[in-house]
Amino acid sequence: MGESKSVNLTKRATYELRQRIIHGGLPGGTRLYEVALSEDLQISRTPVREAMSRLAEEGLLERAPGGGFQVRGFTLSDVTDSIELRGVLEGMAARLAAERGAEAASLDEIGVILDRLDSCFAGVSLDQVDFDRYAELNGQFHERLADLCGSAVVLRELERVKSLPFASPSAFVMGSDNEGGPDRALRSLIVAQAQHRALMQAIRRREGARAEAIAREHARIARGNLEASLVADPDVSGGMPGMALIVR
Amino acid sequence: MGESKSVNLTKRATYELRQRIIHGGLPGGTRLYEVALSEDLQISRTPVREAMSRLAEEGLLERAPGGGFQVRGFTLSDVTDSIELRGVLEGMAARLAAERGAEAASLDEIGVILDRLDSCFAGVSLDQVDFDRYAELNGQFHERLADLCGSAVVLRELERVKSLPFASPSAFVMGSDNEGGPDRALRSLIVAQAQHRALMQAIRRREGARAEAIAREHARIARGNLEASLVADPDVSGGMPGMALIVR
DNA sequence: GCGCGCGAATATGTATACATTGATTGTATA
DNA sequence: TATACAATCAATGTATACATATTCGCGCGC
Repeated sequence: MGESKSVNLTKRATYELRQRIIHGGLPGGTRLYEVALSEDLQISRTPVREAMSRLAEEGLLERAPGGGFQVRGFTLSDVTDSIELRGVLEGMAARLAAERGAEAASLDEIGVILDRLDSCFAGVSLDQVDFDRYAELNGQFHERLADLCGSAVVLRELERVKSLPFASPSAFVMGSDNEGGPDRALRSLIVAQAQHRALMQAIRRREGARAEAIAREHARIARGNLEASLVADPDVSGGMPGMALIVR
Repeated sequence: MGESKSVNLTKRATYELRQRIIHGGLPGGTRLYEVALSEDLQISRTPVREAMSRLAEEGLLERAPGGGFQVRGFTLSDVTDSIELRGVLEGMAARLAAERGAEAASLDEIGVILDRLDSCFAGVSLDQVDFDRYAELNGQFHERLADLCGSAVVLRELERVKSLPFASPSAFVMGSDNEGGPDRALRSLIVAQAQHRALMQAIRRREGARAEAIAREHARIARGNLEASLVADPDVSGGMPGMALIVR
């Protein structure tokens, strides 16, 4: 690796800080001191400050009373609420897409993604499911879905919520070893994909209320997967993305 | 007035910039140059930068590609979408409050606010309606409503959307001279207050779906008032809060 | 024993000089 | 005339010295 001098120091500091926060190096509630961080990162205060400011925009930090920043802490309720919130926003996007009508070209593109998603798990044995590829394509699907509504305002807020690691659509697309039942992961993929198809059908048919309801229920799969992984590993420290952010 | 040396320069710069943006001194899309702004405000680059960063968090600025900031521009669609988005989020808050149950004390407090709202326009002639007091109390009502759901995540995002001047709940509580019909303003107040009461009833009765639907429809009054004021003043330059933010 | 205030330590806030980057324009050459 | 390259300029990025504010502890007075 070495020192990647190619990018500027603000980006380096932002990346490094984000990593530490997400992976638990800086637990929720931790106060960040500019000087200490500067010395630690070997970067002057100015870019460090800038980085903290950006991470506050991102929602990982919050401004402390009386100046400075601290790591934002999330309770388990915050995590489930964030997932529910994503569902509500994706529901709004889906409803608007249905009500206002989506372009055929965009719908076709999403259809291609859905076919590829099928190929990740259809007709293969459990241990051959390509979870990584599924997560990638699933992310693409949700991105295109948000685009469909044609509203920059909705898109922006949705991006914002999804930027929280545990609220991302693919956060709890888990490998087959991380959960309760033996093939629970596979079954949740099958259900999710059925919802993807139903959602697109509803949008094509201009059934706004149905599209909204499906999008919401779809997000609740993530909530269910979260709860299942908590049963398997109650101290929450597991490898799930962003679980290190959880306090209490 | 003079120079209020009491607060720090970042806050001064933030306030001054926000004022200029909201009142149209800096139209949407305007690129903000640190040096020029510094000289103009007589404040060094550092606090100006900090101010821009905060206004970006607030949603009034956006980071320009390749560094720097520019004033965020809103189309008329963005405005209506923002109002709709507020409705969706308030709907979520209302639904969660109904489903999870709200504390009696909080419900009582809101009841007091509702009674006060009545006194702003009940039994007085049109030109005696206290629109300012109504707007203030209406803001309080919507704030308490958001609190009711008990979710910090939802509360936070709702605050964020409401911070856009034209998306605030009281943005289009207009005086009796600003709109189409003669007593349209009064009638919209009566309808809005009826929705306030119905919304609280739904929450008390744990009718989540109803509460959500009412909250959404309630936000659409603001949209209707916006459209009415556009009929009266199509070039959008009118005194409505934040209308100067609109481009095109 | 408790509260108040003062002062030192330590934090962030501010100004500014200097570095770097990226765009633009002008010029030389094919 | 078109293209490529280099110089210049104007913007943001970075470091750092200094200013101010906040906090915490200690001592004094009540």
